[in-house]
Amino acid sequence: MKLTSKGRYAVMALVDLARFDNINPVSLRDISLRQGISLDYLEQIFSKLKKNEIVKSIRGTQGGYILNKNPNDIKLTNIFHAVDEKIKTVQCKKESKRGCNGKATKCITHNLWDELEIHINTFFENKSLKDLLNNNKETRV
Amino acid sequence: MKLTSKGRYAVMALVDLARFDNINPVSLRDISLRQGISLDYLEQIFSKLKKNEIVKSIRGTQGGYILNKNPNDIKLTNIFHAVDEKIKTVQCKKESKRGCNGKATKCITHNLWDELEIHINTFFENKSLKDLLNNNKETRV
DNA sequence: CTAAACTTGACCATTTTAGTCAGGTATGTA
DNA sequence: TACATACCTGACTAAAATGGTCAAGTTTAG
Repeated sequence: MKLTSKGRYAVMALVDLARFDNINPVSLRDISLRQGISLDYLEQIFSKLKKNEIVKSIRGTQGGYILNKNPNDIKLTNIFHAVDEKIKTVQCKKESKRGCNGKATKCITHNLWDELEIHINTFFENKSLKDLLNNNKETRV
Repeated sequence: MKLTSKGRYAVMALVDLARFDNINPVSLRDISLRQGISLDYLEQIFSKLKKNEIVKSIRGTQGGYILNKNPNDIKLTNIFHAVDEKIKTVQCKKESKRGCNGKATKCITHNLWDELEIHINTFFENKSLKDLLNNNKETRV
């Protein structure tokens, strides 16, 4: 299973970006300061988000990034996929043509992980950036 | 998020064990051969399963392990917990007294991970070893 | 008494993670 | 046109996690 802080940072950064209503580009430097994420790391992440057409970049002074779609159309699945977070559960060995235990059969637990994967993916497919904007304002501890 | 092959091996081994109907102890050597898991690694795993009272051990020749509970009462949550697989999603930094971004607030995505965690845990709390026995026989690829 | 099987703990190679660093290139503004 | 700002790219790396191995036992059935 892979779901690490790269995915979390991507979501945090996009929520931050979405707050600025898609009008003025937001610089990574600003996001870095507000969210406490290293600038260099953000650049890696946004490079991928751009390749996947989730954001657009505007170069030069006063440049930055803006969303490339409506927050309602950006599902969390899309974001994780973009930054290479596979919502894959445990892999049963290199599952090419053969089964996952080397034999020609699926391992006992194979179906279980398939089910789990579907369960989690469903969760993320039903969450959009818009949902996060509405429900998850920063809250006092 | 932590859900690796240690957890998967634990489940595989227990399903294997459960097949023998709780009557004759099953040696780790047999499980190792049938499931293709290293014997030494199995020993680490079963040591933890025993501490958590999921299995009982019987020493000496003809010894081995047997289940300590009814398969219906062994939920996957219990198994993962035993082998230290935290069904925890991304951690928002060391979340002691302070918020997850160093400030006194929760980070934007905090609630999201909480929700996900509940979502996944629910899945595992509703699955028992018995369910796996019924539904997940080895199947041809 | 001895072989089979459990028990414990140290150790380790490889991979992944979470970044840093260094050098670019593009462009709005003065 | 200079220059600061911001994007862009790729190489590199320290630390942690993973998935084990290895060694040296102890216990007990037969």
